[in-house]
Amino acid sequence: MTQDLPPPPPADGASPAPKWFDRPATALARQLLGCVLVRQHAEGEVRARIVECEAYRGPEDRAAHSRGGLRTPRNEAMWGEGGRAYVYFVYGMHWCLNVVARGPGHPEAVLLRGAEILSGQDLVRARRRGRGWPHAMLRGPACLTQGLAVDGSLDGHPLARTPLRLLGGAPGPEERIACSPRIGVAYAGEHAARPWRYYLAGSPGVSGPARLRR
DNA sequence: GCGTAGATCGTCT
DNA sequence: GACGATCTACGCT
Repeated sequence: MTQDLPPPPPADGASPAPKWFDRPATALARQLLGCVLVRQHAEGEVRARIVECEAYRGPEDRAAHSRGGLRTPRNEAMWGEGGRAYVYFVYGMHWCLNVVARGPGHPEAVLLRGAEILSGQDLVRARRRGRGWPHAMLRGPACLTQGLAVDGSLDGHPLARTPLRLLGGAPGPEERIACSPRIGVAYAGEHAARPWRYYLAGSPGVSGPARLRR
């Protein structure tokens, strides 16, 4: 992939415009590494830096909820405007947070799998009931949503607006972007092997077995 | 460190 | 009625 990518927005700037999200989920996933999530709720504000995510492409991706062009009430947000949240419920107990990629009619999304807490650690600890190491409390997609208090009420929410915002950012100079096959999609046949999971190697916020964190 | 099993329910077939 | 973009605890190496 040598195509030119739009530059990430400034780390201290406002949220990216919808246009910034209008590109393949694989390209967007890499640029989301280092970006910052800002979650505001009654108890205060939490800021966390994205260190792991997975791209889910459109109808041709057998691991995606939009495989085969499937369009249901659950995945409706995937079909809408880029830069919104797609939040869904799995395994009868967990929520997962995605960033919608591309524009209306192209159901692609990026699953956020891991983050590092920048501020509001006490609020996250309270939500996670003390589970996890201080810098690993948002490790794993379900841990991330639990720690940031994200659930179905935020499905379709524009990430440029409070109470859940996305701010621009980028990996640090010493950080290495790595990729691997996606986790938990073994059922997807040949698509399961696509290296569409991106992460910052060595970050404590990266999930999965040790060999997939290096 | 690694592998396995159980929890638990919305969604789709 | 089957299964899932997961997590945790537990036992074994």
